[in-house]
Amino acid sequence: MTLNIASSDFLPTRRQGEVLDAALQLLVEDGDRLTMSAVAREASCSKETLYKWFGDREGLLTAIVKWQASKVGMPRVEPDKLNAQSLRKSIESFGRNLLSVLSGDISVALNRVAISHAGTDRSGLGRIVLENGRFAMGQRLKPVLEAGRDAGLLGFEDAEGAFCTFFGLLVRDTQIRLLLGDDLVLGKQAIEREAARATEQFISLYGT
Amino acid sequence: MTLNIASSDFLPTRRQGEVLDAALQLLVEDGDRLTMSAVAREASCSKETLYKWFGDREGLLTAIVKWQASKVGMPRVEPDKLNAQSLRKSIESFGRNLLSVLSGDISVALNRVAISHAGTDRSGLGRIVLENGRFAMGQRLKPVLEAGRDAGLLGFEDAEGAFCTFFGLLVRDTQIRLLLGDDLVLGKQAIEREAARATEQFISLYGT
DNA sequence: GCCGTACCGTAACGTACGGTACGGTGAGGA
DNA sequence: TCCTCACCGTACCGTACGTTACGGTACGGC
Repeated sequence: MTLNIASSDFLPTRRQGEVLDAALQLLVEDGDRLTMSAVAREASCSKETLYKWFGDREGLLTAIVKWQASKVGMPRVEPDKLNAQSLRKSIESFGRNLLSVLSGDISVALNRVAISHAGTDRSGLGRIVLENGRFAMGQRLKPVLEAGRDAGLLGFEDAEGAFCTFFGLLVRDTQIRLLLGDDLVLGKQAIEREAARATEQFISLYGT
Repeated sequence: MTLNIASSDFLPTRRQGEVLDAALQLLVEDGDRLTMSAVAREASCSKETLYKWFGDREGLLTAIVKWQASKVGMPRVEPDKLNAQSLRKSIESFGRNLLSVLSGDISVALNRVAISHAGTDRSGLGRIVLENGRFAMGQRLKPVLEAGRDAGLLGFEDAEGAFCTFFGLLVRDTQIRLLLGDDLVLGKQAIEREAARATEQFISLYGT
């Protein structure tokens, strides 16, 4: 019986986690060209086991994405004392986190494979990546923004739109360039600089 | 002898253009799953001709991208009388154009296939898409921005960064969501609204 | 008329890879 | 000791598709 990977309460065993780690590494290296045989070889498991656990190739890819999503902790920002200073620091910290995740090898690889499958895809890889990436991020920052609004520090109609704008100010063309293979190196320093700039601009636009 | 598709002076004949149009349509419909047989069938040409003209599958994909790039006219904006009003209208018009192109089926399909091939790609599809998309756009808007700066209407250090910010304000998460298959419908009205908002915010940030 | 060129349509080849089958091995349990 | 179970390794199957080969047609030049 195939594991119901689609269910949200998917808890891989230790061994399954090892296999998924190996598969993820291959996915980062080879992209969508990873083969079931290569995964089996790398993870020292049999193809039969792969198919037993994950159903088919699509199921394996889906499991990889969910596995990674379960591992990466979303940046949780909760300013204790809300004032202009702490709000700015919260937003900027969130931005640093988001940008460093989005520009990482793993995020790029997962987005690439999900995009490759979008359009002709019944497993909904793109949807999963969106839910665990872009949308989850919005859910994390929006409370902060709304708290800032309630405290009279920010002004906006809908938090969704405000987050979208912050996302745009932060990411700009970085993600699409990385996805397209542009050799853009985003060091720690550059990430901090970009997050600071985006925060500055965001508060300039939405601050009261 | 294979045509040197890589050269910038690639001028397809009328017949070749028809074949590339058919291939482009298939690419939009089927994405990267398009096959040489399907192209030959749809274009009513022989596979032998495809290989003679384009070398191999990669060459065909490259030719499709270049063909589309040669067809789409970049929005050229040149405000004759430069004042705050005309500058704003120029930027906003450019934004409308850019957003409607980026959210179109063809752009999404081409970006998807280029992203699929990025990382393990000898033909540099991603580079070509970047050159003819994102970078070409920057080259078009930057003179306008610099003219605005010279006229004392805008203030920024480097035009590249300013364009990046406008790009981010305009596109936000639209492109990545479309690439990931999110069923986002961006009508004419929404495009105009977004372009107006982005322009407003950009001038608010960079206006003097 | 004959040749070369360019092209169409189709058949065929080779291979990579998803998916399956099967024998072998080690652990736990009666 | 024997059975069962989960798993590994590997050989195998079927198919899709990139690529090549080849026969046939139209046409322009000599």
